[in-house]
Amino acid sequence: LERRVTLKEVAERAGVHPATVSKVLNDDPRVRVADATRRRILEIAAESGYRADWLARSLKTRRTQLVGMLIPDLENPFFAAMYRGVEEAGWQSGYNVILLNTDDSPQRFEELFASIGRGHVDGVLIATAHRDDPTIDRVRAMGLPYVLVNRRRDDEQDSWVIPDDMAGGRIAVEYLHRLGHRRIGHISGSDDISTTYTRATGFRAGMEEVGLQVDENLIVRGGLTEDLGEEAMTRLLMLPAERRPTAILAANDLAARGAMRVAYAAGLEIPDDLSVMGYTDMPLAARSRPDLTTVRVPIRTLGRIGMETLVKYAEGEPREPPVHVTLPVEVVVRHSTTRPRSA
Amino acid sequence: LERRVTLKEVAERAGVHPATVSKVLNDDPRVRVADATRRRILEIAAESGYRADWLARSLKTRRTQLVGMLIPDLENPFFAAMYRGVEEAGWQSGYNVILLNTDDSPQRFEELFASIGRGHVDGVLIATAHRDDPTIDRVRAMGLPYVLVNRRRDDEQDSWVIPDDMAGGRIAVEYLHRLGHRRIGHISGSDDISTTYTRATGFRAGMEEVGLQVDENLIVRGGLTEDLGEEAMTRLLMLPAERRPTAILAANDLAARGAMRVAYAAGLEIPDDLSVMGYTDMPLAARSRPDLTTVRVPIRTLGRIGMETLVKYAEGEPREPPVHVTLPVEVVVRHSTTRPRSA
DNA sequence: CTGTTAGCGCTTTCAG
DNA sequence: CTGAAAGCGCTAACAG
Repeated sequence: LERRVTLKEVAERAGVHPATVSKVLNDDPRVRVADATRRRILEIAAESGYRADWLARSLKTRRTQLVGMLIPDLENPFFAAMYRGVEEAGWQSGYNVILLNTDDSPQRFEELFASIGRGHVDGVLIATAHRDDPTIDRVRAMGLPYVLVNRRRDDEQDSWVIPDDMAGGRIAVEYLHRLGHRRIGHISGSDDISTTYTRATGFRAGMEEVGLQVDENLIVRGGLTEDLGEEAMTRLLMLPAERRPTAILAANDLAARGAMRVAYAAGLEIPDDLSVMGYTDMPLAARSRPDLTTVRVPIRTLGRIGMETLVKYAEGEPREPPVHVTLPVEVVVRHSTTRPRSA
Repeated sequence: LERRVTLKEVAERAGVHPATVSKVLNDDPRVRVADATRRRILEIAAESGYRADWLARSLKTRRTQLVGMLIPDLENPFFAAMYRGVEEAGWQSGYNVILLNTDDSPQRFEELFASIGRGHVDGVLIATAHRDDPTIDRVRAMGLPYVLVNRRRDDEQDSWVIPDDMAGGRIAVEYLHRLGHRRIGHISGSDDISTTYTRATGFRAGMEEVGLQVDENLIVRGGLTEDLGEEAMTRLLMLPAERRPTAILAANDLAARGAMRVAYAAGLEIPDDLSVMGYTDMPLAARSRPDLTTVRVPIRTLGRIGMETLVKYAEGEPREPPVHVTLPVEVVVRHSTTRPRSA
């Protein structure tokens, strides 16, 4: 490994004390340095290609410019996209991020959390939160800066950046209602996760707003994967034809795809026999057959703002009161939805 | 942030010198310590929850247990899956990884490479290699350990872990030939990337082996995305019907999906009018409609072995001669391929 | 078998 | 305006 230039060497070449070089290079505001010396130091540092050794610096300052990020599963394209936003913001502020998959297991969370940067990250971005997630209390107790992204806990003291899923559920229903649907179903996700819980709540609120009564038989527990969407749709298809929904809103695009596959296999045409609406607008939504009408969540932005907030905390901005950012969502109309047959 | 126990404190409590504690805790083989003292130190360290400060240690040892990984695009599910293998191996050996997307841009590679761990990673895993990629020479010149994963350069001095794409191209052709296909096409990728280049070479070798002549009109440049697969298939469909292929092998599953979509839109039935074969066996291959016959690449294993190799290098194992691992691939038969109509 | 000494490369009081 | 001194928490060579 090639030898690196050290502070001391720069100091020697400039004929000054290392401390002076340090002050100049970090342009310490509380210290006045003669313009001539400053220029000389700057010049020598530049030409010798000096770059501070961050290990040494970190040992002193106790800050590493390294943060951890805990996500459920990178193979879910949603999180991969979110990471892009995180990376982008990190790059701009000079932070690197260590990415870890927990598979949504609390035990794995604990293990990984303990391992991140061996205790030397300046903060952590958490995309694995459950509404009631005690593991996060431990993070807070440590005093380590953290920001929840995409999912929040019920605890208002956390800082978070989330999509406006309440509005999302509502506008999805409004859209389907406007098309003429009256029997609208919902493939929900876990009540334990804020996103899916809030989408379901928004769904109910939307139904009420447009004056429709919720038929509890049309709300089935699914999840955020294709498999769980399939299962849920299968159960929905067990209803007698006249009691089935003419349109459904899925917890996310993956579940919507699973639902479509099952519906299709059962001989239904989409959207003619059944309108299917996704949620999130992952890249695959536009590539499905038919392409999915969905609620667009600004995925990268979620990651970007989350990271920006975390960096501010890491750099000492006050963490009280907590930051709560809710990003707007919108309906994206494609071809998996249409007017109901009867209309 | 909660105060951490230091080596010195443990030493004081144990009534020994800090250096002794260090030796015991790292169980330095070249040093003998009385069993009684050792036990006492271990006990005190355990009960006080002592954990070495890796910044301090790293400053001394010049090793951080941190590696970088450069990938083209995390949103491509292939790389997300590969990262899982990397993470797994990293976890087992106590290494963390900083993940960076280059979008296959050399400039971005340079920038990011310079930024990783601000010069303090113990090695780097490179999944962005092009066959003739000068940027990697710079990594080698620095003396930093590195391993290429999935893609190799033409330079035999690199260490790499790749799939056996030569065999893959061959067995794909053999399989299609055995089904009765004679007009077999290939949607290729860039010649500049070893995987796609080698797949194409394997394709040609396979054709020769089964005694078929390659029709150059049936080999069209596509790429590794759905869009590029669509484009390529569109061009193939411009051929008069009797000169079109009855089966095609795509550069990967994504391209195969794009091809299927276009073929389908053009009124072709898959597999009856056209057999389509993918490559890689990403999760989405099994979820396509119809589900894709493909060549399975052990994706996670690629990442795992790559990381294991890198860790060995980081821990001082000799890097000469370079390690060249080629992982076996196999045909996975699903429903996007069948016998040709004529047969 | 254990202690001493001397840093790793940097920042940060505190003097001058 | 600049220098001296001290030390972050650990490891490694060398004594004893």
